[in-house]
Order: sequence, then C-alpha cells, then structure tokens
Amino acid sequence: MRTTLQPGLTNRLTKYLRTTQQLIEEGRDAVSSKELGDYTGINPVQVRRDLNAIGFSGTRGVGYQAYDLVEAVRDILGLRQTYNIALVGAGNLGSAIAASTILPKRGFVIHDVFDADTDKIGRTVGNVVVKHIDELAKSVAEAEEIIGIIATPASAAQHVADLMTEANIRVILNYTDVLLHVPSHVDVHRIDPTAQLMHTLYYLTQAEGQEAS
Amino acid sequence: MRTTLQPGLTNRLTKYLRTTQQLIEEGRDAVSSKELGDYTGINPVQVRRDLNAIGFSGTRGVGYQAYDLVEAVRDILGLRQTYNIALVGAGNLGSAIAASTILPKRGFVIHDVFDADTDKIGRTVGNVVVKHIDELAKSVAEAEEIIGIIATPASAAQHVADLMTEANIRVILNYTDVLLHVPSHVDVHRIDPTAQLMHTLYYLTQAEGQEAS
DNA sequence: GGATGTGAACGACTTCACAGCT
DNA sequence: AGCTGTGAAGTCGTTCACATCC
Repeated sequence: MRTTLQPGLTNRLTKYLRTTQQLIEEGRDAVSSKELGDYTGINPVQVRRDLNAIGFSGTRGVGYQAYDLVEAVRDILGLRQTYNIALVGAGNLGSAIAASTILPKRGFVIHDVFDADTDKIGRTVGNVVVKHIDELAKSVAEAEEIIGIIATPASAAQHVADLMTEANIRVILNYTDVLLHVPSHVDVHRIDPTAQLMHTLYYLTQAEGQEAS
Repeated sequence: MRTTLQPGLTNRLTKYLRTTQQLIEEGRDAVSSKELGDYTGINPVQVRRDLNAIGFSGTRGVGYQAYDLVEAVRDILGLRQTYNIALVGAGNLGSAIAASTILPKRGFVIHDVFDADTDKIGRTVGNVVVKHIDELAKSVAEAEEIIGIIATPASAAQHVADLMTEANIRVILNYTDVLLHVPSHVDVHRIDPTAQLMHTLYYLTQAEGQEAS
C-alpha cells in the first residue's frame, strides 16, 4: 500500500536529502534533527516527525545515520532513477548550468543542449555537443526526456516553451524572466532569486526599524 | 501601527507581485484571483484573503487593478528602495547573472563584481568593471551593500562567504553546491533547481503509476 | 455571468513539555 | 548529558459553500 505523501512532506524531505548529502561530503557520519533544522529552516521537532513518518529511526543521544537517511529518503521519493534533461540555450547561462555539478549529483543528466545560433552548433558545452533547436523533438523522444531547461534570452522563451510542450516535455525549468503560457499538464518552475530576497529583506528592514526602540 | 506580517503571507505577496508585474508587461489591466492562483500555485480563495488582509480590494466580476495591486504590495513589503548587490565570480554564471534583467526589474542593482582571477580584473560584465576580490570589504562598505551573490567554483564558495560575512553582508545568495557555514545573523539562500524538480517528479511518477488502474 | 468577500470546518504545521533511550 | 520520540494545545493555511456586488 503505497500512499501518496503530502506535498509539504515531500518538499521537506528533499531539503533533508540535500543537506544530509552535503554533510556527508564534509565527512559527517551522523546528523541531528537540530542540525537539519538549522540548515533547512525547519523546526527540529518537525524534522523528527517527518523522518518518523517515513519509518526512519535515529538513535537517541546521537542523531540519524547520515548515509542510511539519504537512502531512506531516496527510496521514499522514488529518486533512484536518472532523468535526462534537454537544455536550450548555450550562452553564458546555459554553459554554466551544463558545467555545474548540482544536477548530476542529484541524478539529473544534461543529455542534450540546443541553440538557435548556428555559430554555436557543434561546440561542446559541459560534456555535450550543441545541436540545433530544430532537432529538439527528435532528441527528446530518443532520450525519453521529460524535463527541459530554458536558458535563452527572454525573447525566445515562449517559443522554446511551445517547442518543448509539443515534444512532450512535462516539466520546464524557466531561468528567464517571462511568464510562460503552457497547457495545464506541463509544470513550469521559475528560477527567480528575488523571490527569496524580497521575503528576507522585509524582515531585515523590519528588524532594523525596531532596533531604535 | 505597523505590525509585522506573517512569514507565509509575505512569501505569497512576493509571488503575486512578480506575476502581476509580468502580466502588466503583457498589457494586462486587471487580474483575477483565479489567474494569480494558476500562475503561483496558490488557491484563489487564499489570494483573495491575502489581498484583503493588506487592505486591497478588487471589483467583483472584474478582478484586481493590476497596477494598483503592484503598488499596494510594494508599499506593504517596503520594496520601494533599491538594493546594491556584490557579485563574486565573473565566469559564465556570474556574467549571466550580471546581464540578466531579473534583478534590476525588482529593484536590485549589481553594483560591484569581483573575481580572484587577475585575467578577469578590468573586464566589463553587465555594466560593471570586475574588481579584485581583495577590494570586496571596501566596496561593500562604500555602496552600503547587504546582499552578496556567490557565483564562483564550489571550491571557493566558503572562503567567499567568510569574506562577505566580515564585510557585513547580511544576505547571501549561494549558486554553488556547497553547504555554507556562516554566523546566525547571516541569511543564506541556495539557488537549487533540483529542489523543485524532485518534488514535482515525485508526483509525476506517482500519477503514472496510477494510470494503469 | 463572473468575480470578490467571508463564515465555518478541516487539515497541516508549530510549539511546549516531557518521557525514554544510549 | 544529549537527542529522539510523542501527546496535546494552539496557530496558520486550505477548502467548501454561498452571499454579494459589478
């Protein structure tokens, strides 16, 4: 009986996963709920409740076994498989994304890179040769890609989104500034650094205002 | 009596702000709570409650006046001022960030760009001349910067974070993959595209598993 | 008709407090 | 001593349903 987990829980589990993976890289063996709470901004009690909810136990006085925790969460979230990604845009941003280690470490592989600029076709970005955007549909089908990243100039974003939709891409990561219009079965995620900034700055300026009292 | 808004609310307000601004760019005049809900993933009822909570009213049968809404939210969040940002890392990623329109549109200005590579010093990135990382403390003080962006290779990230902390930076946007250790008065935000991916893919694969029934 | 505004019930998250293991 | 595990109370967010107004 594999019941679907609640949205909030899956969200938090991914955070535990990322921070624990990184603590392991630092050589850590066990992690406490307090630590996970500090790094993720989630209440320690909530952390314990969540890990408990997925049937994972720690040892009192010590914490949770880091490696086991990672495995347990990956199992629960079904993150054992690798996903191929189609990246469109081979400029500065696209090159940076293709070269980054963040995606591969989490089981995502930039399998194809596309661009409309014929000068860029054939160049290598990351480990991948840049293809022309016209080949997107074919490549996406062949590599069974369901995730697309848009790292083009803003002016091309909607067009690329349309191409991706036609090619049966289901999830789009949008690094541009434009609001994409897509069918409801396609999930768009914006990478917007200001979202977090605005939120934080509100509290920062509030705090400053109160320091006078 | 300017009471501090609840965390959840400010978070949601920033989302309404961004999408409304972009709808305005598309020439839209009025927005409905349903639309805002669709684009932000927030329940329309919640949208109405939130706008109500900050004392902003729409017109029934029509929606909310887009321009007025933007102004109202900016007032409430105190986002009238402009913030200068210190960006460290003038490689592909740093260049892309400096050239992007996302930040300036929201009142953030990349005022200084730093790098450790002497070959890059003096080059222009975005509209800014790259300085050596040693000048960070001085520049940050002069421009009264409280926000720093780390767009360096992962190996340099912690060192840069230390420099920023010493220079009195209060908010750090971390584009690298490493877990930064900073004093508790410094806010670190990770730009991690996989966070949203993992969450979405969980539901996508769950749904596929159930299509058979 | 179409959208806002709002009461009421529900569910999720937070927090306190404390028992229990190592 | 330190950290997990958990009951219970309180707060916040979500959703349904429907009245209200343009």
